Amino acid sequence: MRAHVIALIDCTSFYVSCERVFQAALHNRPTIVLSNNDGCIVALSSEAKKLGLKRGQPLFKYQQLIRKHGVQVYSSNYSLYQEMSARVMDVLVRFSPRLEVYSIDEAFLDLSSLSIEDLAEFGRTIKARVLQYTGIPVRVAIAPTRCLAKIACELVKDDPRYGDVLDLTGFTGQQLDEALARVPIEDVWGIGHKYARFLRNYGIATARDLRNADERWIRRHLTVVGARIQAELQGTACLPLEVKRPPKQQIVCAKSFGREVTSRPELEEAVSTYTARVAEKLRAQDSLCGRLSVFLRTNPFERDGEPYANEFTIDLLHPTSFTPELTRQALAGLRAIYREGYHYKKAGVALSHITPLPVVQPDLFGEVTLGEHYRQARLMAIVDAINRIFGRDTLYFAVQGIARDWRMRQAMLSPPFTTRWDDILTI
DNA sequence: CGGCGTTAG
DNA sequence: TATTCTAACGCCG
Repeated sequence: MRAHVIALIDCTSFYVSCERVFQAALHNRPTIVLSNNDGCIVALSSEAKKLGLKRGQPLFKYQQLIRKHGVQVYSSNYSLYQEMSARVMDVLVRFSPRLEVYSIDEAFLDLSSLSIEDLAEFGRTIKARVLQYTGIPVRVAIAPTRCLAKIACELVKDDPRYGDVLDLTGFTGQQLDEALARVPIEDVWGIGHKYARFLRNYGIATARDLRNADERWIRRHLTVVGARIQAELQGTACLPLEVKRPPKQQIVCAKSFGREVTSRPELEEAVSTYTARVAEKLRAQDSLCGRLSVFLRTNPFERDGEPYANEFTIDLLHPTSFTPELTRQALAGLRAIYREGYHYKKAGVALSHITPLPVVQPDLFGEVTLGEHYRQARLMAIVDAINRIFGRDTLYFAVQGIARDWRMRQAMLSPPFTTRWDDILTI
């Protein structure tokens, strides 16, 4: 069997790059994109990194720095990023049908069966084509396993001399050894801050140390996840590509409010809105759910004021994806845990016990007849279609509220460059 | 099977 | 003044 060849394509500062595609003036200027609610920094341009801004940090820490250097600040515009991501993936899949969309800004390409002469040259072609067709800059890292491709990507990030493309497949044992020794243990894929601390205590400080560590010891202390990482670092592929993403087993919508909320009606609006959203996602993957949880909490960072957090889980009598039914259950759950007088900061709804939509299974729905089930499904299909075509919330349920001024802050949103129909109609 | 801990992006 | 969100997986009781 031929050796594996895996390419990792990673979009550079993806959210920032998306904003830049449509606003040439942002190039070369320090630019950042914020999390939901404009709270934390989630993406930074290289210029912003040089100023000392850090991913994950709250914005307020940097107000001075931002003003002083004219840092360009944007709220997250997920519909824009999703659209740009789809365009990037469309370009990539033409290089190989064996594409795994790993995240919004990353993909793995299986090049094993393509017998390419010069992989680095191929990587440069990928980079050039994605840039030409989408305006998004990417890095391309090529290796015999996914984990080694991740290592290559770290090396590329740290050294501009690679020009955003690196192929490890041709490396000698000695070259690979030196490369692995340059990657700190916390930058190894799958090693988070806890494991990194633990491993450093035992003198395992680089990717090379982990590759060479005692295998039984790794298995014992880092579980099979660690054992797989180690095998992949040794060149044995054991994390297969998932070209078809399996349906989600859990679907959650949980958001902080733009301000503190105390009244029950407003919480009901929020919970209804989140329920409509998770139900929509559930239907989009052709599933039903058997369990719903609703939770709420006060601001955990608030020093004064009584903290309160609670959650309520409901096992549904029959699997469903019907928004009105899920909303009824969610509001009943909310009633069970709502307490007067608290300053709520966040609420959420989660669907679980998810099953694929059955083709025919007449007794599945208990009290709800099959005919009633199909009627509900058709109704929701129409609602989904209208919202897909005319934009989110073109059609929504009255319980979700009209004013909804508890919604998250997005004060610095860029215009909808790619989704013209947004926000046109409210019915 | 559910809760918890860890990780990723 | 101000502190993201979503999802998966392994282990353990």
